[in-house]
Amino acid sequence: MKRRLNRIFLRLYSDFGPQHWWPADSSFEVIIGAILTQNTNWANVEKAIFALKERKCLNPKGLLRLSSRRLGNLIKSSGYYNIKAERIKNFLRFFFRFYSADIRRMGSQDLAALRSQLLAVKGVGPETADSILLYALNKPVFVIDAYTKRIFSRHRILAENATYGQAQDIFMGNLKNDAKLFNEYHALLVKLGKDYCRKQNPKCEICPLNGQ
DNA sequence: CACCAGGCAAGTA
DNA sequence: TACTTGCATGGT
Repeated sequence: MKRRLNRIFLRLYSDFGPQHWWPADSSFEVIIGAILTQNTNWANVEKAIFALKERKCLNPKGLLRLSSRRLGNLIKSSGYYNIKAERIKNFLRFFFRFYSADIRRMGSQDLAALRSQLLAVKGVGPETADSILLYALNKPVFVIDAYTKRIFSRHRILAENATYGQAQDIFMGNLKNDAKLFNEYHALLVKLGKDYCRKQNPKCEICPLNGQ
């Protein structure tokens, strides 16, 4: 399995090249983007992020002083905007209370403890928590998403009903514990998912992973 | 028109 | 524990 997972990575990397994740100007922006992109096309998230930047609100204090109503209006393009406004507020309260809105303090917390804390924030589930750990804080945590499960179940590496933790264990138990590797691998899987492994019209017959 | 997108929580049985 | 449903905009 170690060989297979590494071979798949190298194949994706040589076909698609570096994906340059996560596109953002700051770690804080990554965190907000991680909430905004829940079950949503990234293009719609970019519009919301642009709206927040335009208002100079894309910082902890700036978001905190917006009403949920107003925040919701600014992020409307990302969908589920009422819920996401509350989720951002929930994260902000946590971020100020435990870390004084300081990314470096948060990053110096024990990894397992921090993951538990993030999961305790209402609106932050496993994928969002792990995206924050990996892409905002550069922690070696493998992010699992719908594409990852679909790709690896179609290629018979994961069971179709595999849980988040089971999928994560396959990767983290068989790859070098390296944030840079996990960063690129997950981003490449999203790229593969978008182009070849969609729910409908999957181009399975020309998938670069066939025969890997 | 239908379907999907870098999920999550709450409700039901 | 294992499903199901609501949340919602914008692109294909």
